Amino acid sequence: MGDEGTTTDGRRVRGQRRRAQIIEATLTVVRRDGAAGVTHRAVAKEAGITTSLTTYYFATLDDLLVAALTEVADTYTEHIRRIMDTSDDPVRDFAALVAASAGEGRERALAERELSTLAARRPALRPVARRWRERVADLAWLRTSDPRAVEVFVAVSEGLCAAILLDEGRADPEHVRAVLERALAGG
Amino acid sequence: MGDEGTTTDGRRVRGQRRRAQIIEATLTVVRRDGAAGVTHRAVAKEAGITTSLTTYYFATLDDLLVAALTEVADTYTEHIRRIMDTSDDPVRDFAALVAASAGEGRERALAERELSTLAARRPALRPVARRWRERVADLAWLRTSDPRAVEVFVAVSEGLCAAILLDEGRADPEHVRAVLERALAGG
DNA sequence: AGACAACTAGAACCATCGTACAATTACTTC
DNA sequence: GAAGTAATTGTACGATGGTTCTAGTTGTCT
Repeated sequence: MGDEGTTTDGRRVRGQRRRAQIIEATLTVVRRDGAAGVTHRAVAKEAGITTSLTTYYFATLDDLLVAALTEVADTYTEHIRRIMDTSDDPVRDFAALVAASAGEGRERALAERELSTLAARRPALRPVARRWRERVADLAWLRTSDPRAVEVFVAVSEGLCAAILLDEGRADPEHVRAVLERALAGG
Repeated sequence: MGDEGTTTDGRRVRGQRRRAQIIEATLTVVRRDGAAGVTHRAVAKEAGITTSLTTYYFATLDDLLVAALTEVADTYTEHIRRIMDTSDDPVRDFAALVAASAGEGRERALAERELSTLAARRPALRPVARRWRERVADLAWLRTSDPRAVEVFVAVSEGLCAAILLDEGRADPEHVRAVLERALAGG
């Protein structure tokens, strides 16, 4: 609800910018304090604006979280699309992306997981999360035409990410890649 | 902190019972409203006791959540141990357990996922969550001696569970089993 | 029976949060 | 430059929640 952005005249441009800024601040908060830390006030403070502005652009906190997950999913999708378009070894690059969840990408991966968990309880978010996994599947289709292998690949990538988040950091890209390759191979 | 229970005399028995009762109520709340819905008051109301009691047994909300996740993990572990001890086809029975996340076991699986996500941010919980996955690995070791196959199996089981939670219900035990079997086979 | 610790109840304090609202400013359009 | 709409601010209300405190009860040991 409360969606503008269809008009292309100057009026709404500023608004869209603010909107993006607020979402960005929300993601920062999620990365730092988790989804539970997302409050109008925390987000507003992070963005350097007043509390009323966040409620102006997102009537309810839920709207804000939905927008945040959507943004995260879009970013991820874009990332994968780029890998698919430019890489000569997509699985290797994807493995690097997954493995990054241990280091510099940890907070991002944590945010992704928290928001994705949130999606399980909010029907409105499920299509977003599903599209997310479909992109990973697209990547697998490059290497196999066996639907079951694709399914294993997607599941493994999700499971690996979870494992990395819980195993405090040890994640060798080469190792991740090997596991992913094995998932693709299969009997 | 605040851990008793080492003494075996009568004094603490009542206390341990209360403790278990509070944890049980906490899990009910988590299943119903998610981890975010866990408050001293909500838990107390669920258990039919006063708010001060929950703080008496669990000084902070965090302690309560930690105890709840530990309990969930223990239950899961026990479940798997029983499958390993008694089943003639552990993978089939495990698949049934995973597939149940779609139907009657959905709330339970949701609670597990939320608490496990919580673990990623709480170092104190990581060993618990890790033991959890080790039990699944134990199950895989029954069927293969290839460490990589075991790793794929564990990751797949986690990913499948996530997929089931997001794909609103469609989860055929036979299908889950087939995917798990494929993960074990591998090239 | 008395002492002492475990346990339970009820209320209250203080902080935070979601949300609403009126007032003010910035921008666009005519 | 006047009018009108979008954007922004400051403030406040009502509700909820974590935590603490005090007082009272129960059970156990000597």
